[in-house]
Amino acid sequence: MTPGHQDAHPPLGRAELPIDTVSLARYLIGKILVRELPEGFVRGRIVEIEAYVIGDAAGHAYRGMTRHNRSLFLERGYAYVYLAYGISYMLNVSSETAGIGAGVLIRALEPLEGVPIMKLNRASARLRDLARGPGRLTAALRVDRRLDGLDLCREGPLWLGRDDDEPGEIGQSKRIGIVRGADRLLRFYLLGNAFVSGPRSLNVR
DNA sequence: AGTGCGATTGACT
DNA sequence: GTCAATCGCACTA
Repeated sequence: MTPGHQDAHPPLGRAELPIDTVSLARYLIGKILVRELPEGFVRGRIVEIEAYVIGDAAGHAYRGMTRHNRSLFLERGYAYVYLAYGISYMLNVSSETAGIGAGVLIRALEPLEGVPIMKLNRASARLRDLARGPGRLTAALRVDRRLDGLDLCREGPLWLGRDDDEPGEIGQSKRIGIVRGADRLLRFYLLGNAFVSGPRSLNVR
């Protein structure tokens, strides 16, 4: 909680990020998402991620690059933020080499630091629900389109932080809330973690 | 210029 | 379990 505490979770180096989308999704489970706000730092452990792979009909890059989705075509480790249903912002990480459109969607965090700030950002919420869901976590961390295109591999308003602890066993399931490509097992989550979203039936081995 | 529709959430029966 | 809110974008014309 002291200033500088975020140095316990320095940014992941781009070189250590797997270049393949599915590998990156698995790699980011257990890593730390760090947000710097005027009031202080907010940190959470990534406990759930979905992969939107090359040529994926469910992915926003499927129909080619536009002004809206161009961040997906950056080399791995950049933020792609968009508004879903006119209500919730979704935070993705670009996941392939430059020019190839693919990404991973961060779907849930286990709050580690800055819980009071997160509660203020989300009108009334129990700890378990603060960042359990892709739209909830962006609200809790005050992430919106202004952060689109941000390099998440360096310190700044938002970055991916290192954590050397073993994350635990990773479960795999279908992705949530999509129609095309719905049968593919491209959702990854920490087994048994209470901060994972989705129905219980999806979260068992 | 108009239309349809989501990688969701929170409120409610 | 159901359902409305809300809006930027892709697509059609």
